[in-house]
Parts: sequence; C-alpha cells; structure tokens
Amino acid sequence: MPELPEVETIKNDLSRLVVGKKVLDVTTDTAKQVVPSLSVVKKQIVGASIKKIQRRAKLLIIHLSNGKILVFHLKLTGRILIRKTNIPRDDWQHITIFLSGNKELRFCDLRKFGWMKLMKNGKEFDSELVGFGPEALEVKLKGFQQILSSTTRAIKVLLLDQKKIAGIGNIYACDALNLAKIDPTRKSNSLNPNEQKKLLLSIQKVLKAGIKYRGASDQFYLDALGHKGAYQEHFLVYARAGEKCFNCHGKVEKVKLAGRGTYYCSACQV
DNA sequence: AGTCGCCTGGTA
DNA sequence: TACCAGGCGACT
Repeated sequence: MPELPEVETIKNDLSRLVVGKKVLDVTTDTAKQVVPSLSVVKKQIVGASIKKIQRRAKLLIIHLSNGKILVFHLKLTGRILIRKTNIPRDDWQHITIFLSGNKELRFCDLRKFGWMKLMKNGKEFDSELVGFGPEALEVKLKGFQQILSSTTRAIKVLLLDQKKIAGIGNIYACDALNLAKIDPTRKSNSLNPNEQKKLLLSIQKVLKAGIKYRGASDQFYLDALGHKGAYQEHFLVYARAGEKCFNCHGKVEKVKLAGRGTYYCSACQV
C-alpha cells in the first residue's frame, strides 16, 4: 500500500516522535514477519535507543545507537503507529516495540505481507539495499533517460520496477503517466527526449504532491499518528474509472497491465 | 512476459 | 460467490 510519499510521511513523523527513545521490549504474534527471529531481534535491540529514521525506496529504516538497524517493508497493508501504552490494541497489530516514555511502536498489517528485518551491521544493511535503482525524487534526467532506453518493457511496468527506479507504486505510476500524457503501454525505449523529460517532471510532481498531502488513504494507509492522508482527493486518474480526465474531455479507463490495475485516459495519453 | 503465492477483507 | 486490492519474489 504505502509508496514513497506514504513512507516518507511516516519517516518524518517518526523522526519527530521517537528519536532518542530507548527500546524496552519487542513482542509479536506473527513470528514470520520478524526476521531473523523475535528472540534474536530482542537480544540485539533491547537497551539501544533510536538514533535516526531513514527512508530508501519504500523501506522505512530505524538506526539504533548500538549500530543495529531495523528495516520495515509495509507492503500493501502495513502501518506503523506510535501510541501511548494505555491506548487499546490497534487493529491487526502484529509487532510491538515498547519504548521509553510510555510509548509503543506498533506494526499493524491486515494481510501480513509486510516484515521487519534486523540488520546486524552496516555491511548487512548495505547488501539489503544494493538492488534498488536511484530514488525517484533524486534521479537526474540523464540517468532517467538511460533507464528508459535500457528496455522495451511497457513504461508503466518499468516505473514499478524498484530495481530500475525506486519508490514509485501503482498509484503514482498511473498519475504520473497521465500528467505526462503518455500511454502506459508504450515501450520504455520509444519515448522521445521531450517525453522523457516530461515524464520525469511528472513523476516528481505527483510524488511531491503525495508528500504534501501526507499520502493517499483511499484504502488503508494511515500515518504514524493514525491519521489519514489526503492525496486520494487529488488523484488524477487512479481509481477514477469512468470519470472525466482532467487533461482533456476523455474518460478515464481501467485496464490490466502486467496483472495490475491501470488507470489512464486513451484520449490524451498517447 | 505472465502467473502464482503470501494473507485478509471489502465490494459487486 | 467471485473478484479485486497501492508489493514483490519465485517460478515457468
């Protein structure tokens, strides 16, 4: 569920809420979501304090004072909530990290696809991140053009490939392609320089809008305090099948592309 | 490139 | 009842 803007919002929230807090205990009721295991994680992080929060791609990363690093992937339905200990359990709460100051970091996940991994040291951490492409908000035009011309895959499929470019998910891929007026099924290497540039600008524009509105909560996403984001009120095409395209007078259509729901306007996206 | 699996829920 | 869901890795 959470893509770059949602994880970025949580990262910013956590930086405010839990940096400096000490880890007191860790529990889970879904052992498989904790890697390598609850007992190892507990042994390695209890007593350490939270030093810094980071995001890379769609990963949320917590650096601890003893050099250990916790990496979270929220997949489709993960949430990270910071609650006072006296607040009743949250829905689908599966991992709890008890913190000093009577706070808890709660990892909640309806579909249980998400995970939390402990990295013993910087080396292990680096190897976890090595496969990702450049950050979508940081990649330069030249690098982006190289990524595009490296393949004949459909452009939308490429944008979702974290190994090529990191942070974009289905919502922002659909909206960016609409803003750039590019057909999602176009071959990546068929874009001309003008289209390449327009696409990169559009990607960065919709991601920044996502961050500005604190993420898209049309389905499941909540920020670290349990509040909804508002980007769903600003979707360009995502989840708007049958409605009017904002670029032109066309109608937003929904098709399947590489198994994923894809929203676009066939009138102006060419 | 396409399909399946991991899981659970909401909606047609 | 069937299908859909913002991710992603393994498999063919």
